[in-house]
Amino acid sequence: MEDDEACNTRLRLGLGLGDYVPRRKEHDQKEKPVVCLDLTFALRPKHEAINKTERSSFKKMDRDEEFPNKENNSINNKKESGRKKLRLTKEQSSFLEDSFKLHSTLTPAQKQVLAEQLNLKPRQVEVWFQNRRARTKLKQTEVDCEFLKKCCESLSEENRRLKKELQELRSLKVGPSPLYIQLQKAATLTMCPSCEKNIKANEGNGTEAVFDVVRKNNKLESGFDGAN
DNA sequence: GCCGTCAATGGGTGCC
DNA sequence: GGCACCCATTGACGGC
Repeated sequence: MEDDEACNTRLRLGLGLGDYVPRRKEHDQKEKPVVCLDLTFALRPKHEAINKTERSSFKKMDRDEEFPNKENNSINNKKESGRKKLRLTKEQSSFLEDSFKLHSTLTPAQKQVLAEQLNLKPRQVEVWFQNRRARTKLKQTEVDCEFLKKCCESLSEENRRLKKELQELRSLKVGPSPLYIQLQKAATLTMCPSCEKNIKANEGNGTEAVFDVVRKNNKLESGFDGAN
């Protein structure tokens, strides 16, 4: 059991995994935690200059801090005190947001520094970043979905237009529409006269040639006869 | 009372 | 095997 002062302090800070901090009290609090955005160390590229041992130690710190003793695991917490909702303060959220804008993932060292600066547990910082990434992804999915929806609408419209165009072309070919008749006349005028002329000329030339041969033969025959 | 938000949990997976 | 990460889900909370 904690005394009133300790309770008030905890409420003022609004911190601690599983600690119950009413939202209104958090937002109404007069004393805001002062944080400075010094992430030169914290925001190193992921895994840069951090070996496995270092990572392991940070991870171990997380777990040790989260579960100081074996009995204090999440299940027992739930059973004993119930799961309480923690709300981060505006300052904590905006600080984490700024960090996220710089790097969407954290190294264990960055996590540790952020946690210290915000007076949070490293695990809480880690969870916040995980949830933040999930939110970003969801938002991007929504944007992609909207874009694809517009593409779909555009293609549907194009499809409708092309179908209509195709239908019009088919009706031109099959049906005796005024336009179709006009096109037929135009085709006759441009093609038929020259074709007919050519055909008659060819026919004439052929007949004349045959007559020439006959006449020549007759001449030869009469001349031969006459010479004899 | 319902619904949306968000911190937190637990399981699965890939990497070293 | 340990770790970090992703993902689906849970549960607390506030707004309406």
